[in-house]
Amino acid sequence: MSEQRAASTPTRRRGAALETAITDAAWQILLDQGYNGFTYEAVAARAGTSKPVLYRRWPQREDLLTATIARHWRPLEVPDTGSLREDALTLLRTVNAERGRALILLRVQLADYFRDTGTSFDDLRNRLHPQDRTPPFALLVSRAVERGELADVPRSRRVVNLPFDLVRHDMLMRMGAVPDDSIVEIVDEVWSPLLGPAPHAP
Amino acid sequence: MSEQRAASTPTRRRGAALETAITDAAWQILLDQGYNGFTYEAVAARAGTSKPVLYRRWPQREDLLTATIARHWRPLEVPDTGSLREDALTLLRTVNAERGRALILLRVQLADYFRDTGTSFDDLRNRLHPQDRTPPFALLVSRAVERGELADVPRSRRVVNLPFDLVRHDMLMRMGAVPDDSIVEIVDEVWSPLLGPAPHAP
DNA sequence: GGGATTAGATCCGCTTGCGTATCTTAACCG
DNA sequence: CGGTTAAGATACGCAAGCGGATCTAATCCC
Repeated sequence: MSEQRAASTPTRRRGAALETAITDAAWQILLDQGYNGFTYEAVAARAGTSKPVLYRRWPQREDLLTATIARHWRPLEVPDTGSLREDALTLLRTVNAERGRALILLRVQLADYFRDTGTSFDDLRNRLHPQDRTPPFALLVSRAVERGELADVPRSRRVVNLPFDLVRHDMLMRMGAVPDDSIVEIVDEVWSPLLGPAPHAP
Repeated sequence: MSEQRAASTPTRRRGAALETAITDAAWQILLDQGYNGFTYEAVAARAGTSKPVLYRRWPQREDLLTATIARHWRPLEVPDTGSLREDALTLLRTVNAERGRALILLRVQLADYFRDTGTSFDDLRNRLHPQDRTPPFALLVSRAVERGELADVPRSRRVVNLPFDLVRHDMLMRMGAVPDDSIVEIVDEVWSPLLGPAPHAP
């Protein structure tokens, strides 16, 4: 716990501090080298420690991988601004800004891992966040209906989740963040017309 | 050329026959092992030949890779049935059926290759098919406009290409082919409303 | 049929990562 | 303060892939 960093001695790390340093290093390696570069040697080197330290904690490569992801992949925080359009734009911008490389990592770079283990992204997600989370956009839409901003008619999962899917698609195609124009275009020119007019509109 | 397969002798292959066998083997390895399993040894073994034979033809790994892809990635054939809806469904079904694993391969499994070489998928596509091809769905839409099936109004690339993007998105998420229901849903419930009514509708 | 070509097999040294073992010494705990 | 724990360094044998070199024999061409 004592975070005393003395003048000359770089302090041999222990416990939580060490584990954090290692998983941070591992995350960085995953982000910029992919699953290929994700070796015990590389992680140890980057964290400034050595292989046995890693093997002691995570005997299997998968253990280190999931521990690393668990620390860096948090469920999205769903905004509630009182306006469906603003909610949607905010959420998409958050995804775009914070999830750029992580999305690519999980859906693209880890393809080898998923193939080798016979698991899927959803398996991993379920292992990390077992709660059956409602998709964020479903929540936005139901709130908008409650506010009377949208008609209370059934909508397919496809339409409700469309902006999310399209932004994710663009991010995957560009292997990174998407221009803000695209986000606005998706919400205003694609999603909005499909959701239908407000209930008390002429 | 002489394709004589005698009774006992498996005939030592030469020239084009040999190259085809090798690139076929390489393609299969790419499809089910990804870029990681794509080693000269594995390809040689699968093709029933040996490394020097490969090195003689493709001194760099990239040469073998591009030769393999060039042989197996053909531009889409754009249907022309006289009905926009049928055109779209046909095209999407073709993509879904024929491009399943290949799409995953090119956009996901080759991520390491693209990162390592600093190139992108588009670079590769341009190298293989340098013609500036019109996106298939733009062609479908312009034909529909000519037939009077759609109003002649400007449409964004986003809307025109939406079905393609969504099917691609779903294929990437599922890492494989998409149910036919999804294709119909995308065309009828998402794309069609966005394209607007026929010009001579009430 | 005879000679040139080259497919296919085998072996080489090199590098990288694996997973483990050993040893020291810094940091913690009672 | 003395003893236990464990961080960090180093070395190990093993395996796989690399990029060649070498050699043979099958196939082609004249």
